Amino acid sequence: MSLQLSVDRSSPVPLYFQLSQQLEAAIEHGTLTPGSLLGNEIELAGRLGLSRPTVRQAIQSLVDKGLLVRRRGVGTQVVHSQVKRPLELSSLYDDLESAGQRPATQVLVNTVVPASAEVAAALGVAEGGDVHRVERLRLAHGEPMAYLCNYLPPDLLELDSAQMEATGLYRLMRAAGITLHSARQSVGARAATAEEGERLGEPAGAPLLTMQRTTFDDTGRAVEFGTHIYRASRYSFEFQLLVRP
Amino acid sequence: MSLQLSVDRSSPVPLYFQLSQQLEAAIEHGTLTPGSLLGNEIELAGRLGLSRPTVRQAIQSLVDKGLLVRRRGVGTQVVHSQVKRPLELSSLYDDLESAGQRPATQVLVNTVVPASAEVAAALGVAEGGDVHRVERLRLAHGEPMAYLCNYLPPDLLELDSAQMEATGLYRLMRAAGITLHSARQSVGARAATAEEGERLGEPAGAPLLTMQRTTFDDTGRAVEFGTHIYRASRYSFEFQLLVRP
DNA sequence: GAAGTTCGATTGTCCGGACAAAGCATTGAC
DNA sequence: GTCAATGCTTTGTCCGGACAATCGAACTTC
Repeated sequence: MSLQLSVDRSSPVPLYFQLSQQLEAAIEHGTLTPGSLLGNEIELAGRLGLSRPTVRQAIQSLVDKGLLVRRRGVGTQVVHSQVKRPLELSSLYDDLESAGQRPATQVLVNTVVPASAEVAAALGVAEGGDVHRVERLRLAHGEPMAYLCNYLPPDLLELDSAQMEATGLYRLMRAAGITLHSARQSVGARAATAEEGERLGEPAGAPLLTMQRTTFDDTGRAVEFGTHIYRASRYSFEFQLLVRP
Repeated sequence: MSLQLSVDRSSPVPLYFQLSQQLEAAIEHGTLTPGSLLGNEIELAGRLGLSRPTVRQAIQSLVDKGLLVRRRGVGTQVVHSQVKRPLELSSLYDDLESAGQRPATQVLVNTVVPASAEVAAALGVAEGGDVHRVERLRLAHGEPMAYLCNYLPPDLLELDSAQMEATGLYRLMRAAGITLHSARQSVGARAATAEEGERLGEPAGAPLLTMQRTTFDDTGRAVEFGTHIYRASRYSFEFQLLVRP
């Protein structure tokens, strides 16, 4: 095991983070092969000139990510799995872009409306209070993929239609300093109405994939509530669920 | 803040875990109201007769769950959100049961077959090697809800048809000492074929919700691969996605 | 040869302390 | 009145050490 590890104490990056990144890179790169032992924590700490708690913190973050497994009396092993990287909270725009499809967006509606009871409950604002309402059509290769209707609380974000045609909503939020934390989603299916079909280029009665989502930032605030409709013939969700012990 | 906290040092339950459970219960119960400060870690540790690292470990676990937020120079606050509890890896059987529906299962097929290329790739076994194949019909109130087809690696579990009619697959796995860690899912929709419709009590062409899932345990092993078909008129997925920073 | 026992290795838990970094409020200067 | 400097509070990072719990293998015993 000739793994090259080193930390830079003059860097402002925390030591445990430097270490966890190097370990993760080694796993990703194949230098640390699945099933291989990592060497015990004490020795590893001594070799790097770190304390055991620091090494443990680095390892723990990778255990949480599912890249490592610790077993008492045995050691810490690299997981042998096909699991690559746990997906982020998926943005349809980014998904399409990285899949080589050329995503485009038409902003159909971008206005401020009074919150309905459902929207108010989801966003945690007063019923009848102002909320942004955005309706978008998402296209790939010029073909309609999905119809997206979103509500956002006021005073959160400048919603510029031009920006929304150039990128996805999540990226705009992150750029505005909002750190997304989690999303509650409900996914179902139903047959398209005539109106929906026309909008998406499907016949009436065609199967549609529906999603309702409320997204929360790291302070627990709801930052977005949306109802999305996807052409089932063109799209399916891929995501990874983690078990919280 | 008259929060009652105490730890039992004679208990085998780790101290940090005792504390995090009490804090979680207080949040759940409303004793700790959203937005309220938790009191600084040093003082909290002193009051409980614990060290600061132990208190931090307890708090950190709740931060990871999204129940608390820490801010330097400010303190640790209870998140003010409608986020309830992060869902576990959902088991359809348990979901139905806790929703008051009376779930039932018919085991249609329970046999060992050679692994197809797709199954072999998903489970990480040799193509043509033995795998369990289980087909089930899941009912609620006597009505068909879903058709479930699952593949499991050999030597993992005793697959008893009677047990599978009495409970869900995940519960059987956990009972066999398997700790589930994560699942990779793909959810889509399509129109029912005549055969599928008949099996589920829907007309041909009715919208169906489809799911493909590979489940991994904490060692990274794939422990299950399944293709499920749900009646969209009767069921939709609810789940929570977490962002991994 | 099989079963139980002991023992070393390794992670799990916990302690007490130290200094740095960031927020916030107050104070001070202009 | 506005802005910058200062100081206090709190979390973030890191250290070194101690003992317990668990696993696996070697060993002993029957």
